[in-house]
Amino acid sequence: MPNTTTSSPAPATTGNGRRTQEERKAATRRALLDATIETMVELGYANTTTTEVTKRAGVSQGALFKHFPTKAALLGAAAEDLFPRLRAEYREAFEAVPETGDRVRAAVDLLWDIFQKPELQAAIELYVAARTDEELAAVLTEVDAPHRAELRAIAREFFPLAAERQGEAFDSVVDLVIDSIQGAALGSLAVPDAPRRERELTYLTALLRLALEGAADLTTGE
Amino acid sequence: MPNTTTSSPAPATTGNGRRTQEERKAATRRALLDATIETMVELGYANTTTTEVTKRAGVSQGALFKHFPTKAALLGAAAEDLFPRLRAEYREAFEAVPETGDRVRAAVDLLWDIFQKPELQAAIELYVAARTDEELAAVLTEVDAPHRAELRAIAREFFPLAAERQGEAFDSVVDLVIDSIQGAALGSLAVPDAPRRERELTYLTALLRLALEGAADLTTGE
DNA sequence: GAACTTAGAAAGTGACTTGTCACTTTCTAA
DNA sequence: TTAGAAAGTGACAAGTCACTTTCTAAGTTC
Repeated sequence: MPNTTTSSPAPATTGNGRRTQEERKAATRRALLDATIETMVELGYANTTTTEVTKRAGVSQGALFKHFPTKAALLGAAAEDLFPRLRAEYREAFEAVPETGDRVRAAVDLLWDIFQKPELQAAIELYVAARTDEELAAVLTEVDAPHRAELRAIAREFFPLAAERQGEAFDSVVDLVIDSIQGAALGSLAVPDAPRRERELTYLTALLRLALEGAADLTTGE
Repeated sequence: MPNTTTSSPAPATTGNGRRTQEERKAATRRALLDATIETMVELGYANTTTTEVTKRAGVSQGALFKHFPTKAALLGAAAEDLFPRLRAEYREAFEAVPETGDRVRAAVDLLWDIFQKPELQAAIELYVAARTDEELAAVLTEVDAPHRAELRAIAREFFPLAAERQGEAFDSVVDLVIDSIQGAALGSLAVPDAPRRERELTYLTALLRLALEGAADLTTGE
């Protein structure tokens, strides 16, 4: 398979076997973050230990704590690293949707598929864990705002007409749709029920269509 | 030898200080389950240890493992115990809503309040943890079906007209609304954003009103 | 009230947990 | 070339984990 991705080569090594300190540092950090997310995905938050992460990263215990003073710092950094990467994927996926056809349904389905990704389920675990972990909550609070903003921006680009027509209300509808799918995804983590989800997505699509095409004064007049 | 008078050798049950084995057993079991839920609420799933549970229950480690062969069994039993109790609370809350006024908005608000309860947030942690814990997932699968069924039943009683008019479609709308609120609640665990939630609930109310009062053929005709 | 059963307490067990520390390797700058 | 800084190693400390074993006390049965 030809690898035609746009990721620049970014020479990890400078020709010969030598690497600058900066390169060595960055490589180890990257390995640790990737291993952290991988572990979270495979074993879940509760079973993510520093030892396991170092094993997967192929790095010593000492190296981990040289880069991150505590386990919480590692998890926070992993979250900070994960979210922008997810956003890039979202954007790509939405831009790949054809101009023609049922764009509302396509958007809902795409969003659902996104929430089925293991990395996103790992992100959900982080959110849940943050309830009882202040340090993690602080990081997520920082990370969440730009994330939400970009999701809204993607939605506006995807539905430019409705976005313009509805103004700020559009954002709230987007938020609501995202949260709906998030909630459904959460439910299906433990108890997958494909037919039920399918029905839910159908109704969500129908309601979203009403919200987008229909009354801009959805909430006025009581 | 001081204290000989006050610290009597515990007169071995004055009269009906006696409890049957069944009573003793049930009391310990109850204490363990309550302590488990309490710990989950306060410390989160990841920090819920058998040691902490026994401490809170005022019981020995041995006692815990006499009642529950593994930690997972304890957590499963806690979930099994929690869900019916939650349901009873739901029913009570919905029945307390006055007949007059905006019942749609009342239902949405009530559901939101319910999802703010610590016990429910503990339940969310269980669902998330179940992704990487088969034993827990099995218990939740069993527990989830009757739970969902009763939620739908409560909704049908709350909106009898719409329920009758829409038939099976009603259930899907209910599922969707519950999942929406669940998703919003999940998001606000780590990042509370009251104004955003308020807006979301407003739109959810508006859409739900459309779904309930409006077209029964919401999903037909594409 | 002796024999028996069951519930629970007390005190382990070994396998992990996060985080540290003395030390080595690798790179940088003079 | 070489001193020193930065990055990485891996054994280890100190404590916690889920779970067991051993024993005692409480309740039941005859």
